[in-house]
Amino acid sequence: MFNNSQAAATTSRRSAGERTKVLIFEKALELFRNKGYEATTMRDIARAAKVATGAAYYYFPSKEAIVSAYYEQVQVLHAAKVREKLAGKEELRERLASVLHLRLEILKDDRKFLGALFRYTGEPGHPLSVFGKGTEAQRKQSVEIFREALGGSELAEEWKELLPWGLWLAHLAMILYFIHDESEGQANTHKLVDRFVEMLVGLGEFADSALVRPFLKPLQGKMMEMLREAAGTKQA
Amino acid sequence: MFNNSQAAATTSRRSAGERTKVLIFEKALELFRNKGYEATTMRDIARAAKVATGAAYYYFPSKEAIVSAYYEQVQVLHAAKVREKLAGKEELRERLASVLHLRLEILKDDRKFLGALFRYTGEPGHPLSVFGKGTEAQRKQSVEIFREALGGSELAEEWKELLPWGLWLAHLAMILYFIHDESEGQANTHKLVDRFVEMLVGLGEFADSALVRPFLKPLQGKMMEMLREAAGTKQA
DNA sequence: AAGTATATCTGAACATGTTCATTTTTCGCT
DNA sequence: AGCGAAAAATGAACATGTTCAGATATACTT
Repeated sequence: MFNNSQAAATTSRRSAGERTKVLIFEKALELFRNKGYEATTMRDIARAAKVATGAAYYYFPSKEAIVSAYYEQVQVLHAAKVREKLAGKEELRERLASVLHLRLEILKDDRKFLGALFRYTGEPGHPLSVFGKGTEAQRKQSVEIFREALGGSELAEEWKELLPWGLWLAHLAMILYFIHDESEGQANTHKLVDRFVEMLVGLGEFADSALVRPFLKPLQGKMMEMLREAAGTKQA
Repeated sequence: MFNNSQAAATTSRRSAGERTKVLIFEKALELFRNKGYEATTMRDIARAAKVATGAAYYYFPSKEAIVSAYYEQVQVLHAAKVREKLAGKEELRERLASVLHLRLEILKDDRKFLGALFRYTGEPGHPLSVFGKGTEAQRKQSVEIFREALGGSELAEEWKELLPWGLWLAHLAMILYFIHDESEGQANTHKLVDRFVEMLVGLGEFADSALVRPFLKPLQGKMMEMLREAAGTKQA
């Protein structure tokens, strides 16, 4: 997949193949952005990159795989931006909000084809299913970012495991909302993110207050059990 | 779409077209169940119903539309079963649980092709998008069932509007989980439903207790605002 | 019964994602 | 420079969802 840096350094340029792959990828995104995902044909993409139709399939196993590769790139970019932005911040509310807003920032021009990511959500066997085996690595990576965002917050051990996963799920929901959001600059989604984070933090503080903790215990148990079950990958 | 009952009574049988439509529909479901959605071809369906390929398109605008029609049928069946089952019951926990378990009951043999329902979740413009304009009627109908399930519970006015919609959303999540659930008889999904309902009812009682209500007020405000925003169909 | 409009149905043609046998290019090696 | 294997690329062929111009059947009117 990647050249080792040694080779890259000596030849001082990507291999021919790598260059074509990038070209196809970029032309594809350009077309997706301009005409939308559906309206863009694999033949269009190939033509734009000046290769034969089949060449695209030499580098990407399917049309959706291009969007998937795009999203992987988003992930990397996001991780970098998050690390940079969170460096100085301590406040949980701010940290969480940053992570989510940054994600939206990166996706802002690509709502037209983001929907392709969700196409196989309901088909566990498909290699591109959001919840499937085939996307496990990406998913883990994404969850990691949220774990980092939670950072130094003091949380019960159990929540430390579940919350990042829950946030990842919430982030999926956010993207879905984002796709449907026709407000100027998707302001509504950004507002929703702020509300959500405030609510979450408020909920945390509330649950932590000495006054209600005893009453909350049994409820929390049920909730935890439910989430743990839902989060589990495989069950008998 | 429907014969008026007068005509049906006098002719004592469905029109030829109606019969073909039903035949195509049933053969399609049979094939979906046996071979899965992807593996079933429109040509397969037509052949099984002994008509030409184009005939299927005379009755259903697309392959997914068949699944959509199936789900509409599920809705009707579910509404009937719910009304029957809830007749005697008063307890909220039991009512909610019944509604959800009944839905699963109806879907139990059809996990193989339920995924097709979610295919256009991320494409607002598509006529079959779960959150789109084209499915609004079905959505409303489904939300109605949950409103009925909530029945006589005393709820704040605002929750009366939002909760049924939230339950509909939860029910979508349930189906997604159900599709991925490989446990015997999808026992895990049923367990999850019970936990969820218990949690919900517990949460309600908790929020209602005189002790915590004052502390909860501001939180509830934020939450409500968030949900109301999220539930809104169109925004500037 | 004949005529006409409407409903139903046909099957070839089309568009597009995908596969694959084959050809061309690249690149390290001698 | 020349060779051979691996990589890259080709474009025709295929599968399948979908469309459509036309054929056939049904039902209603006179």
